Amino acid sequence: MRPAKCKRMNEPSTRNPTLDDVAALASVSTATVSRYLNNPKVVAAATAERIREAIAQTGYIPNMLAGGLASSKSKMVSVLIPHLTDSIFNDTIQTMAEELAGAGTTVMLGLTGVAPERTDEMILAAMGRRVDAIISTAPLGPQTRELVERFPGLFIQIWELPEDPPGIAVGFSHRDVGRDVARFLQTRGYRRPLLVTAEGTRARIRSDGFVEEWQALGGGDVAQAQVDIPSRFGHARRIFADMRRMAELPDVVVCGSDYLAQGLIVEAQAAGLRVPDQLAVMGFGNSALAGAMRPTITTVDIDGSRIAREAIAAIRHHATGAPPIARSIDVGFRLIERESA
Amino acid sequence: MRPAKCKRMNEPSTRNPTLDDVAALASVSTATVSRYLNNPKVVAAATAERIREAIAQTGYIPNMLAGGLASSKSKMVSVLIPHLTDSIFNDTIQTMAEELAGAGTTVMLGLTGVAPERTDEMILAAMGRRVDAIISTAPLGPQTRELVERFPGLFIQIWELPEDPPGIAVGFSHRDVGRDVARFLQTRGYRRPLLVTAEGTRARIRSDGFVEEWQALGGGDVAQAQVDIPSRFGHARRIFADMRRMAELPDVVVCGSDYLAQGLIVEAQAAGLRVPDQLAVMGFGNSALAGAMRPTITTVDIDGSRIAREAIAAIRHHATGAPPIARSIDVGFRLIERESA
DNA sequence: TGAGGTAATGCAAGCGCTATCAATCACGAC
DNA sequence: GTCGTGATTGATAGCGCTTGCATTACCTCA
Repeated sequence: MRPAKCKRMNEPSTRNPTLDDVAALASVSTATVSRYLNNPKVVAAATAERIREAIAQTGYIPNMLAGGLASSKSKMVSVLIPHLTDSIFNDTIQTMAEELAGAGTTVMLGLTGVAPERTDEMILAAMGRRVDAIISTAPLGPQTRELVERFPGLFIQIWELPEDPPGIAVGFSHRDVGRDVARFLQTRGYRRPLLVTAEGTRARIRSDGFVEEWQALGGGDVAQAQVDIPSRFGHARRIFADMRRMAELPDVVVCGSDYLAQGLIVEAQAAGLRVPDQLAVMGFGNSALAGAMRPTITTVDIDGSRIAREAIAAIRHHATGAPPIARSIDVGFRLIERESA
Repeated sequence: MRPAKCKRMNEPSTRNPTLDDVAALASVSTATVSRYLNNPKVVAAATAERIREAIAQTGYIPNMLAGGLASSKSKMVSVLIPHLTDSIFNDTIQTMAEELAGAGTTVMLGLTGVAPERTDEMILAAMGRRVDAIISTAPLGPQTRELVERFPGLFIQIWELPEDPPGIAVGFSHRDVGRDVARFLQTRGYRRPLLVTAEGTRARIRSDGFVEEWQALGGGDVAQAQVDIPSRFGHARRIFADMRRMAELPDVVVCGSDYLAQGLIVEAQAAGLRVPDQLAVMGFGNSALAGAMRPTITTVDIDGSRIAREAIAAIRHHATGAPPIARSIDVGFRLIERESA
């Protein structure tokens, strides 16, 4: 299985060139080449030049598995999200992958789906690869939490701010989102809201916040409907049909995602309802379509890129060995008033 | 830096448990534990049981960096796509990540953006991590190709079928898509098409195929417009504005993506045009919104999941050491007639 | 009873790199 | 001249795992 070594051949063998090859060619020790690679400024200019040439000539590509093993730093980061298609987290991941790539770090993708045991599997896989950080959108059950406690790297929970996160958290308060939306809609004069949310901890917290504030402000009962995860266009048709069977039609539908909101708007319009006059619709996430549709969708904007950048800053900070600056970073949110509500 | 060893302590030290710890606890050699982990059926049942217990007791998590170094199999696959947000490739990646996770393989995400040199960087990063396969949507320039030629794993180009791929290709013929769309639209009686495409090799090939067939069938000139990558809702507004300034309005707009098509439909409707009577619109990709909007969007469906599954099958096959079955796997496409054209 | 298998395990040499420690060298200062 | 000082570099012991080969135990069949 192992390719035979051919130490004294001048011809480059089929085998991948290693540090030794480069070192030999540049007439230095492997240690120096390693130093050149990881911290160029400690090697003398002339030496660096020779090494550079040797690398070019051999076509050497560092073996990061070996490097990672020796240094116990893998330069990998695991990102855990439930799914990828039309996901609200895509901006975060996009920014994460882009910014980290500049620093030679790679993103490992972990799709946890809806089953919580998948999350554990993905965390195990990440720990097995000795990633420098795990960045997760998954709410942690007790078992997962125990696992995370043993993770030697930095654990970052994103898109929410739990009371007592293992590691650190970068996100915003879903309860506050719910509250702000409730206040906003009441100010606008709506009276009969329908909350359509996907199952899931975060959506639940938003709903709770909404109901709490709605009633505190003197609003009445709040109707609620559930959709499956992930919340997609397709669900809108069913929700709308169910809605028409309600004793009293809601005057505003608060959706768990812009996609759902858009689907509902389309259904409502197809049924001859004017949006927002006869039925208002509110989204969540401020996806690209929210601002481009007619009517434009009133929604809540989350700066997903900023979440990524804060997370990366935390990783960098952690890498220096310094104690974390904050356990919880609130990036806030913005209610965007547009036409649909 | 290295944590001190504490070989004869009974208490689990702070250090991560290793194979040695497990082996010692189970009173077997490390080799046997390794075998148990990688190929359980070669170890005796009783031994396996002891090992299982030892693993549970120590909380051992295999170090895949070490394993990968020793076996030169990293159980990682690099997936290269231009970007993530509203990407047409998301289904492919989703399926890829899900199916591979079941086999203990992890997806490394590489966002190549639009600059071709980023592709080289990402391939280098992948090779440095000794990934088992690189799966790329990026068209290869000569320099990249040279790099790929040195990649010892399997290189899979997806979402297109180049003449002479390095490694193998899983995709479909973009030229045929263009041709079929041209034929379809002519049959439907459209006469003045406008092609709106993002820059990029694949879009160009589709356009060329369209024009070729359109004119072969006796159609006249074909108007064309460009949008930036990635093609997004936002572009629709500008395209529509430009369109209205044309001497003669097109009767059908062929878009490079469903997102763009949707944006255009919204603009057209807002301007009082009936779709498809006064302006027909055709999309590409059959994204979730294409079937959910009103009017529903006529588009071309690509089975992104199937591309992923075929790619994975190829990787598995490659892993057995057998020579590839086919250099090129055509998953085809399907023109979906709906309401918008 | 012993030769010939087969199944299960152990031994130990790496995989390619990093990091510690020590060695070397040039250069002024004393 | 000698010695401290800082800048470079070399030698080398691992990092934790896999795997070819050797070994042992236990059968089967002549």
